[in-house]
Amino acid sequence: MREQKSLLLRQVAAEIEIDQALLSKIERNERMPTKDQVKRFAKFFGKDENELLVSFFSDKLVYEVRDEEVALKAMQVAERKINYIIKSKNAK
Amino acid sequence: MREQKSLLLRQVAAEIEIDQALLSKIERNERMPTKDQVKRFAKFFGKDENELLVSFFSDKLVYEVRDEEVALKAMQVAERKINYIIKSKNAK
DNA sequence: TATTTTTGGACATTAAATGTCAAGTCAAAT
DNA sequence: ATTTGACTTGACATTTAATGTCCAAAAATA
Repeated sequence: MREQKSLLLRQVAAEIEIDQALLSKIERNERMPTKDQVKRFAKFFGKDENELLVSFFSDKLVYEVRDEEVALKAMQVAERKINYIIKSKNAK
Repeated sequence: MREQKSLLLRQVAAEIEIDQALLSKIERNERMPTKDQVKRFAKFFGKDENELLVSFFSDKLVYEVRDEEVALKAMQVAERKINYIIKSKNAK
């Protein structure tokens, strides 16, 4: 997104209020941003916030089980649990 | 599982080699066990290790997004990402 | 070659989890 | 009613893992 707009790390980093080295790392997946930073990215680049948050959290989820044999199975079960929780909430 | 076998916290804690207060908390979901502890539980109670690990990791995954609006969506996307990763590995 | 941008790596800081201890509660037994 | 044993609670310590910072090195550009 930054390169799309031909912006420098320095410029974006200043806007988002993070160190430019950190931004560089985030871009290259050497660091994860915080939820808050993701929101600021969305705002700054005019992207839909929820869309970016979905990217962000799904990455975190994948990361959590990245090298587990049971990764996929666990993810499927987790999805069912979430569904269940949501239903419970709606029932109230 | 412990109560099934009428065992005392003290006894199981000793076997698993954790503090009995910690075991108490784990049982009541006030603490998460470590992966290693889960393995020891499986072994001690004669349960299938992978089955318990799936429970464990799916709980962790749910916990990660527990009060996010985008929880379900993120989980679904994460599942697709995992699928993709697995396919890539198999292709090699 | 000089200048600017980006990256790499060591280190500091912060945050969040697990683990420990001692005191507290509760129930059953005496 | 008191004692005993099992379990729980809460404060605190410890550990772990992540984010954040700084500065020097590398890469790109003028």
